Amino acid sequence: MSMESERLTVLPPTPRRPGVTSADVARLAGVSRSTVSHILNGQVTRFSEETVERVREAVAQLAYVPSAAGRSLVLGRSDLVVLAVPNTTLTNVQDIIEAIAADLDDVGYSAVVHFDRGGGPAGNLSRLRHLVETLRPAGLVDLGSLSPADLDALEEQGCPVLSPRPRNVHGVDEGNFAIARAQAEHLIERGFPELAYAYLDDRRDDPFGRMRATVVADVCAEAGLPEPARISVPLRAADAQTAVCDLLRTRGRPVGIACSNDEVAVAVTFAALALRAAVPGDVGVVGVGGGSVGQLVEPRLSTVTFDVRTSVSSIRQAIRQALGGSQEPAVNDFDDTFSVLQGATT
Amino acid sequence: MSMESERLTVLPPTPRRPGVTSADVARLAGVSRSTVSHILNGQVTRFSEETVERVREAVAQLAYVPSAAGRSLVLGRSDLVVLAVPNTTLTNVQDIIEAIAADLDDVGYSAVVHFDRGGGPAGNLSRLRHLVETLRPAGLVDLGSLSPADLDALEEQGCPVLSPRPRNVHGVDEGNFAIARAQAEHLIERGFPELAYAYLDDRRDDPFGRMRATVVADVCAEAGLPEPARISVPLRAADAQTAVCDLLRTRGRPVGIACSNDEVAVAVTFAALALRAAVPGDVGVVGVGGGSVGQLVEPRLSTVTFDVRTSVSSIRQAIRQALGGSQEPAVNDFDDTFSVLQGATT
DNA sequence: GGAGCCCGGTGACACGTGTCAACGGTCACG
DNA sequence: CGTGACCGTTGACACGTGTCACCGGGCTCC
Repeated sequence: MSMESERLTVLPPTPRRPGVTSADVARLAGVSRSTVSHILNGQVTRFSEETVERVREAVAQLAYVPSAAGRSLVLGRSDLVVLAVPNTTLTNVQDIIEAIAADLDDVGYSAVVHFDRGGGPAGNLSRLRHLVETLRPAGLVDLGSLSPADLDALEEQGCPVLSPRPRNVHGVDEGNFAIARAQAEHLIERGFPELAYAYLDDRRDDPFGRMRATVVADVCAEAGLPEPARISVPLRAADAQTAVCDLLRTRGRPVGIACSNDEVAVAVTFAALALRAAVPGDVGVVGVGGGSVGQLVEPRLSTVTFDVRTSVSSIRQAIRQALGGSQEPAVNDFDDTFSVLQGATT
Repeated sequence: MSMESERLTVLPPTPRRPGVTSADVARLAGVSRSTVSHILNGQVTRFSEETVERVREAVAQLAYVPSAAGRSLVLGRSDLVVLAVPNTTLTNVQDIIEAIAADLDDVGYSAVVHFDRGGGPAGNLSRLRHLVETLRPAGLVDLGSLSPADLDALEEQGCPVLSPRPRNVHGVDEGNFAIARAQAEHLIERGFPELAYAYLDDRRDDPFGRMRATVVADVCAEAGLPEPARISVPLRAADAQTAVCDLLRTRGRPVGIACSNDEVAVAVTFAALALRAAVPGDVGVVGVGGGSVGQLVEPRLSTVTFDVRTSVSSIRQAIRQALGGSQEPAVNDFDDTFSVLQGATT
């Protein structure tokens, strides 16, 4: 804490820029500063058309931009939204961040990214609390790194959580639920008498993967299949072969493997082929993503198509609703938008 | 402008949280508010050891966190850094953002992401200027979306640019220069009498790809090879085959294709194989990335290994230097860190 | 004709912080 | 003993904004 403060003050001596303020606008327009503030904040009907126009003119001429610091100080709330990003490689987080940032930008807010880092959940939560306390953001969007208890704590702190809370069993959100269920049901439908779930082996945590594995296990239980094995697959050919080999050694019958993403599915597929296993005879593989790479290789991957825009539509809708943008029709038909794209691996 | 302001005021009626201020700390510690401020800002030696301790104690007890709005207002500068992200899919932007955000976090700053969107360079620059004007950030980090003129304009506006300016020919930064040169030289070394450059066909712009294609052309000119063709490769098997077929039809001799990333390289490789071309006999393929997927498929991809941490190390170092963190030794040996990983496609 | 109301507009305050100038006290020095 | 320096501490100001309460004037309505 003390060290951090020290660093902050040992700043480069930035020259003080003048900066045009609302007082300048008022002076040029020949009105009081309060009038400028009122007009700029939508109280247009209370003033004469001519005054409004003069103020608008002055704003444009001076290229006036209100100071976020001044606004935040008096409102007790900034025009920032904190984006809590989990430490995972599972989905294409870049696209998600980009879509959300664009939405926020449309309604006049900016996104501050906060990445989940190592150091245990306590450390991360305290960093986040510090951020919320100092920035007083207009809201928080969680992409999966926070527990319901964490979210409650943040909201208690005065920071509304804009992302929808997961409502399904085990705290799995609709998107991950639909993906995992589609994977499992497809494999069962294709006749595999036993399933497995393949995680990405990575230094990062994988909350989505855990959720999905749970859902796959549930589907197996419903269908009377044995508890699915869980394997961790590194994205290196030799190591992936080892992992797949370990799984197949103890199995006498075909196994359908649901993978946490398409890269893992590619790794599993080519590992199985290198091990002289028949695909999809001995080993079935289904990925998730469906974007590109799995459909380029031979054999073509079976995968659950997964449109990022769909998966974040509920978040985006919540943002617009809370922060006041145009209402877009919600896309809630997850079972339809997450559909199976059959390739040559099942 | 007016609509934006209107939206901003139609906010949910957030209850005013009290919030512990430095005055509370001062009261509890039995000192003046100025004393608290001085101590929290590193003027420790000017006060008695006992006073410093009492203030520290009070800060901890009340969990006091200074208000960013108050700081920014009086300092004329916030503890935010704007991250300008180009509209590209070429590199793994997520990792870059994450690394930079972590560095900023270490020195007490937060990252505000600003994505390059459609609407022409003028629109993007004006959005960015607005952001800089209202947020008064401590700095700006450009990941490649801004021209030198844009950067100058922003700096003139009072926002220091933390990312290093490209210094090479054609405005190509060191990382992209080393990558493209390694690709071209490898293909020439492997005996291809003619080269080509394969872009990713995407709705997004691809500034890095253009830079690299230019470098490849330069290397060809140096070596006395003809001007390399440039093709745009969609990430769908059938379309990729069309693109590769068009390229090969007019060529009577082997062609070495440098690809803008590993996914494109996979697409080109499997497209060539589907067209009954010999790889690497008729067609050589080298990607860039070397992370995972190219090394999982059969045939294994030749690629230029590319460590994200290395590529952003110069940016990170610039951040630490400008914002005052611990100095890390720079990693400037690009020729070493961007090396060719030979697979079965060259 | 006076009370009340709507209209267009404004003065003053509060938000929380960093820092300049100044304070009283003690101590060394001439 | 007078004077200046230094130490530890503090009061006061400024930063730019949103908004409450208020004001004068013209109008309507009994």
